[in-house]
Amino acid sequence: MYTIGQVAEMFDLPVSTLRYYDKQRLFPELERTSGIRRFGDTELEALRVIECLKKAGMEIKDIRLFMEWCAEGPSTYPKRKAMFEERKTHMESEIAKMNRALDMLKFKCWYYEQAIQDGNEDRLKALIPDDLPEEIKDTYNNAHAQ
Amino acid sequence: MYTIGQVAEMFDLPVSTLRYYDKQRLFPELERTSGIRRFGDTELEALRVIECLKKAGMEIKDIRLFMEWCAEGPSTYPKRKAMFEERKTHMESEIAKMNRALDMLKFKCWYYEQAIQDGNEDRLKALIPDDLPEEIKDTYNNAHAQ
DNA sequence: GTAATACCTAAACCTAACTTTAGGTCAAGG
DNA sequence: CCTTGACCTAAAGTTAGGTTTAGGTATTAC
Repeated sequence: MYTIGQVAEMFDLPVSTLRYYDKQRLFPELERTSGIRRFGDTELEALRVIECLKKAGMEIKDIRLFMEWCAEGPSTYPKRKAMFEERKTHMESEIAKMNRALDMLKFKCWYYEQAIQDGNEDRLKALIPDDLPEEIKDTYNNAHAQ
Repeated sequence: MYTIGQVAEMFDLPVSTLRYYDKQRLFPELERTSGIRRFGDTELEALRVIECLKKAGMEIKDIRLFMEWCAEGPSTYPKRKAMFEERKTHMESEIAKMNRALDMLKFKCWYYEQAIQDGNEDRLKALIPDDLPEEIKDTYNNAHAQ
């Protein structure tokens, strides 16, 4: 069992954030001894899940819903699974979008490298996609798809 | 040249967002005819860059800085390149984190599939990482790295 | 002529996710 | 004793990134 300060250190989070999560009922089974919060394995695992679901773009109120399902027992396994499946799909499409943005960034790095060498953007602006060197062609096409 | 409404449709953004971006000086070269905004190729490319930089986690005020550099001419090529390089690095690490979160989601999908079949989590809770089936072992390890 | 649209501005409003503040309890150290 | 530090609460404040509102202009459709 850990105190709020220890957990804050372990997860590199401010204490105030942990209190905020608790107030948002993200630790439905959190115990206290004479008013002091006692974090156990359940809460540590909850925190790992919270960090994951936040990264997956979920809001606190929806994470709370999941924590409530966990406290409700086996009857909610299908709901919980469906939620993770839905998040997985969402996340995969987010990662795909990020990779397209990354290709745009890579293209821009190449572009400004050329611009620095040329001293201007004249040649670059005249370049049509077909004329791009092989090294950057795919990156350009990915970045500009849709 | 396009009106604000046409651009809004092209990028699937509310008109109010385009006005907001303009107010934030994200289109430093935007022209107007008798008060009406006229979006040209410069602004369309700016919008593509804005969407990319936003996805890369940049704030409006930093995107504005970049747009100002663009308006300043060739002397700012190195700054612009450095900014894209820095964003590229940042984005790569973000994507890596997202992939770890995705592995956690995949693991949880598997976990609840098992829990549904078993009707409880007893076997799953007793399972130590080494006992995990091959199909999910790597995913588990990635998800729980760090 | 008047009504519906598309445009404009400034300023107020909104939301999520925290963070900060103000005030209080309790245990240990000097 | 008294002060330092870790804990507690409720409530107010903060921030980014928009969105909405209220009021106005100009053009086109009937």
